[in-house]
Amino acid sequence: MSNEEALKQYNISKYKTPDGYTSDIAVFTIIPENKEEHKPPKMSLKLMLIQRALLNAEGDPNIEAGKWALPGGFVQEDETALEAAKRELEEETGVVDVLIKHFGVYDKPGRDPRGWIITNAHYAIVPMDYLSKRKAADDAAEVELYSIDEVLNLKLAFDHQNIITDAIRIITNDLLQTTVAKNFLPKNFTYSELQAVLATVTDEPSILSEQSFARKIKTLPFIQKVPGKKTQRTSKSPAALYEFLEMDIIKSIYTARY
Amino acid sequence: MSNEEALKQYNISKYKTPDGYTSDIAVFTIIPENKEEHKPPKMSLKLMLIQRALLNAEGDPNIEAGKWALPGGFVQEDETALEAAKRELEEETGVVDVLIKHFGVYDKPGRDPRGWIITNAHYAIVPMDYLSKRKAADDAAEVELYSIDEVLNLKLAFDHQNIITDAIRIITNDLLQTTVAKNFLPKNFTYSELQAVLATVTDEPSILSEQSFARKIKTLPFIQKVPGKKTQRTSKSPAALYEFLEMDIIKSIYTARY
DNA sequence: TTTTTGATTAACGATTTGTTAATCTTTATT
DNA sequence: AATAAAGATTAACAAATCGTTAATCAAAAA
Repeated sequence: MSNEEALKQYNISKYKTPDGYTSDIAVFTIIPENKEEHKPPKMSLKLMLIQRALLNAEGDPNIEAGKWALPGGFVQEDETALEAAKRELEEETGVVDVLIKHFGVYDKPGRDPRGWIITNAHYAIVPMDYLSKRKAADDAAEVELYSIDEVLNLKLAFDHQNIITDAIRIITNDLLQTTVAKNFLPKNFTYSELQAVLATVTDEPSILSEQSFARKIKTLPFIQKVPGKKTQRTSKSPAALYEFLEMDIIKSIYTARY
Repeated sequence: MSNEEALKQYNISKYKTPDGYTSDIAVFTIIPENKEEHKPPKMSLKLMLIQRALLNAEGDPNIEAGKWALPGGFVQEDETALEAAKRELEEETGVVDVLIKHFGVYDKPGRDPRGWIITNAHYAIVPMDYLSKRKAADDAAEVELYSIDEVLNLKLAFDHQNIITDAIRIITNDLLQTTVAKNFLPKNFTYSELQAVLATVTDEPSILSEQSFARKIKTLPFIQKVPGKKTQRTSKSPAALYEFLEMDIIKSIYTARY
């Protein structure tokens, strides 16, 4: 009895199936708060949201019209939710080739008034400047970058408040416990640029003190100095440039200092 | 124009929907390799798999018959995938009230020959002894606890090899970077019991050395000594008992030692 | 009574930390 | 040309922590 025979017997209609399968993206970026020359950046972590249109494509009233929401849309049969997220992020922002990571599934019955609709939530990290340029360009009123403090005070569509709360918690974790911080930065960066990214999500003194961090960065096995290269982006005197190495790091809470 | 009106306009059939929505569970447990009195445990991390029946409930040839697979099944319309995982874990093992965590979604087109079927993958942590008792009781030949080394050499159904590979990576991470290790242990445990759990997934010397770990456990903010209580489970001379505190810990790779 | 064994503490040099201070490099100002 | 300013980098030091070896403790077994 072959697998093919077994397949013939299988009656797909035995089970109730979902009414929709969607993909949402929490697009994070970091904006330098000062843009002067020869200054170390003060960074601010931002989340990109869109405001749902009042009318849909057919000119009829839209679901959850006027509320702020994560960009996203329906997954097609020939793609994964991650591929859909990638496609939708490009449609929405024109950005390609950035980190997109799945972080959760939201499938609570009743979460979407349109039916049994399951969404996969992803976060994307867009390097600094990409989005602010774009926003200045097409100046779509319905796209906005919100700081983490602002975002939870907005009127949010569906269960996006839950999703966003989780997204913020998870990107905070990932920034500190993985090397995803590199996705906010140019390939070569100074210690103060990396420090500014991390400072958006932590207050550990060995990260916030420039002496400690400048000393520490030289010993991190997943970061190396780019020999010879310097930049004056962040100070008048040239600063050394570093890069991330491809490497998985797991450090346990049982061996950390407290 | 109200949200209700908008809802009436919405035509749910516009989008192709998945053929099925399922939930799989990677059930991990830890088995002490020695069961003598007054001995510190040597632990082994195990994954529970089931062997798919040759015939289904209707007596017809089953899909992927004979192969090893994660327990799981279809999600019902009135529950989340996590609730389905909980339900199925109880059906399969009789275990209730254990940690179940979602860790990934598997939706690659073609992953299931029966159609467009999306599965949510979870891991469950079953405290030591629960499952081995159960297995001895009903001695179902089609249920087996495999060590991490053995499991990837089996013939596995669907894309469960991918799912299991991810599950092992993720539980390894979580054991070291979160306090989920507590779910393998009794509420009160000795330093050597915790050490044995962690030793299944790490080789850091400050965890493997009993002197270092016994010294360190007293300084960990998320673990406290249970005053007065002692046990002789692991040695002739009574050993102090500890317990986990409810607390979220995030420690960064940028401040760890290397 | 002695031996055995895991739990626990002691002790040591080596490493790392938080912190303050000093030095270096370049630009801006006078 | 001299000086001031500011971020980058190094120095220095006491305090904390680490890996390691050794010593001590407590109860059971021989």
